[in-house]
Amino acid sequence: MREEDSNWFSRWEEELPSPEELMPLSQSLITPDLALAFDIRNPNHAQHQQPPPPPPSSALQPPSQPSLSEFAADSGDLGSGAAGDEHARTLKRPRLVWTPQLHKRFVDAVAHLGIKNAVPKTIMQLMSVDGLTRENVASHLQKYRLYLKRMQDLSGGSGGGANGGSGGAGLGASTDPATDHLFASSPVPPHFPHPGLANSEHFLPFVPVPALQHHHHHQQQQMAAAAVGHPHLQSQYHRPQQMGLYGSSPNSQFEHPFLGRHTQQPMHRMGGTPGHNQAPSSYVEDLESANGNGGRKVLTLFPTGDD
DNA sequence: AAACGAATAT
DNA sequence: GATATTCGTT
Repeated sequence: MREEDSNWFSRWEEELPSPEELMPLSQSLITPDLALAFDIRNPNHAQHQQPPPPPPSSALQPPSQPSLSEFAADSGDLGSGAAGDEHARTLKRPRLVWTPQLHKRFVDAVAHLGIKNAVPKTIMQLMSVDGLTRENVASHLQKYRLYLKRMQDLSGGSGGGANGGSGGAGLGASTDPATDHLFASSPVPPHFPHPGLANSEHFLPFVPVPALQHHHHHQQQQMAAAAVGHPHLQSQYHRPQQMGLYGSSPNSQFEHPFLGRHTQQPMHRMGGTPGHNQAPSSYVEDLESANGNGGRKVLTLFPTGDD
């Protein structure tokens, strides 16, 4: 029961990248204004995401959440000289780029929450990515649902050989809920705030990539990493609750097809940047290498019929 | 009023 | 095509 909690927590500390790692050479690329801009959130309401101090367990302390601004690929000036500081709240954030890592976070959250609770707000909280907004998640969730739906239709539909081996995305979309092994590779916060529960214990420093890329060519990124990407894990963290027999479990609802692996090609061309990307190297991550070789091909995720 | 979700716009 | 934003509903 609470065992897992301790486990995932422990593991987490391990995989927590050092602040230095999280803060590569990008910070200097961003203007202070920008950073501030990212930090701001809805003027309407404050949904503080800043995780409170961790329990007095030990001297361990998760690094603060890096804001959505690790990588500023921007070349010009976002805030433009005009920036002041007051504009901060009126500034628009750049389009969020859902990197495989970020997406993983997302999928993990959804998988662990179960369809039932997998709503933008909850997901957002679970992900605990500073700067991530509910809208961001909602938008992504919409797409993700379509993706799931599509897959579901294909697998369940009598359409014949739907999937086939489209690339590496060998989906095993089984219509059978029995297959619902809901375990993602990522530990998820144990309990979840039921509406009314004042809680706030979810820390998880993640480093998304703020799309600092504005006008001008944009690279497209495909929704890749999907649900559980591993056939077998050392599932240390097993699902706390096994779907019951009546399905009245709080979470864990059948869902999420299993996707396959995918690769994401490097995006930023850090010209001459020695050092590698931040690589928390947690457990299973299909990261790409920072190398720039064309060895990898991007799998078009959703098999849209044909490739 | 706040949040979800689908539709629509960039 | 990927995200953002709008809009109707709960």
